[in-house]
Amino acid sequence: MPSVTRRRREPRAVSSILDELQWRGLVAQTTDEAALREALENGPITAYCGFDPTAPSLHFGNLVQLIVLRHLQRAGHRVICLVGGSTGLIGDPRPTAERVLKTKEQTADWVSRIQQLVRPFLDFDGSDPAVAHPAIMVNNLDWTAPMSALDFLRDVGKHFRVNQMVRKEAIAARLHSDEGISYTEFSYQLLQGLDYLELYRSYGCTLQTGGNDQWGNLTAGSDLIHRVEGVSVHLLTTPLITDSSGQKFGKSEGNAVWLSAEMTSPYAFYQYWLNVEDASVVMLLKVFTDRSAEDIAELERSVTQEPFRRAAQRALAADVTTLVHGADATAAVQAASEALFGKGDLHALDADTLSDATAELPGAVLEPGVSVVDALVAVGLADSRNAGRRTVGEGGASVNGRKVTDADQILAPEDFLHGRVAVLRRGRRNLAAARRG
RNA sequence: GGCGGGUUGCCCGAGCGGCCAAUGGGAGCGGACUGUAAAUCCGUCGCGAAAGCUACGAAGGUUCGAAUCCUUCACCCGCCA
Repeated sequence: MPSVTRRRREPRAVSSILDELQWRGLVAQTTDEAALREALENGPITAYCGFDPTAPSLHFGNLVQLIVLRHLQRAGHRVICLVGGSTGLIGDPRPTAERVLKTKEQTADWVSRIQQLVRPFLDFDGSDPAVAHPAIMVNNLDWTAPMSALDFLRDVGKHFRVNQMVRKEAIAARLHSDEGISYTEFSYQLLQGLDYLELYRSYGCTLQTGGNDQWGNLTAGSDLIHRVEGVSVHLLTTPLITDSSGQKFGKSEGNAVWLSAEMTSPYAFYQYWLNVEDASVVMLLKVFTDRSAEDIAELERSVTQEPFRRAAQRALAADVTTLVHGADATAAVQAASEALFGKGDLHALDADTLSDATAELPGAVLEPGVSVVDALVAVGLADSRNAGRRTVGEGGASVNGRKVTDADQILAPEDFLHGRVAVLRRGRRNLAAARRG
């Protein structure tokens, strides 16, 4: 049996990665922890994490997984990023409801988008001198598509016991709900199990990571490898990241926070992190940034002693935005945020600063003469004219920082600062731009 | 294949011929307080300026009048084959 003592044969490169992950709060569950620790410390292992193409982009939750892979790679291990071209066609059973099948074309498109999105987080070509092993990108469609249904049932299905499958949380929830579950989704865990087996055989992969809600799917793979190959491989899951009231993080304005700039603008992304509650900011710094314990401790002091500065939120927002969108984008959105939320009057901004700042905002092209209500709808700050009127009536709308009191107010030519743009706001922090054509 | 139950607004969930744009809760949104936090309190929450319109799985029908009754269809669940 593996020893529980911490041996550190290669203290610098691959030693205490598990400690690091645990300290950062990135570990919810693992298989035999002592064995995993020993494997990680005894030299490079190969780990994988899968991402199913359920959308054209990855989101907040996937970011946690990318961070884990990143830590593993930088600790000297080899990582495989799997994008689920086949599992995405089937659908991981959600505890609540059956998924609607996506077309093969759409799934293939999303696969390639996601593959591109992942590239910046890991080193795939050995260009980073701090990384010992380049990452590998795989698509499970490559080994499942050629397999016949009969082979699948004989070679994979025979190793799964239905009795055990129905005990898994997501399946059990569905079986006990009015929704039920299709045979298609029921089969999902076999496909995912096959992935791990395939990667074990092809690459010697012995660790799979994922979100804790994936535990059932991950064990499908490790159990299969144990039965077929007689080998015990490892699993590691990350906790669900929740706020102080137990709500999932990663929703902004009711929408998911996406990693692609097209779906969530860098400005909105930065603002999301900047507005994180005090009670969670330290936890988020640990999970999502590379900052040291000392650094984070200092920021934690700042949260309690001078909360109004929001130093921790600023650091978090800057680091994560840089990781996802790059340093240039971060600089731009920081400057925009400063201009739009700083103390100064918007009317006092010079034309260039104003134009740079509002470039980051959602908006629409409008001409003077439209009502404020129509403008709110046009720029996306209100869902309907009723909602826009309501917002004005509630005192929640402003133009260039000045509250609108009359629902019939018109955007005048002078409201377009420097003749170009009017800054509309709904509530405390929702901004958009009305630009002249 | 047979029998029974179900499908209500973002979600849960009442309503079971007019008083229902539809009780209640949650989420969301706005305001106050602050720090572009949290908690709390207040307000709000289909579309339309309004008249009104569109909505209670879908399509028909009965009725002066339907989310509520009838018929058919679709989907879901359970029990029996």
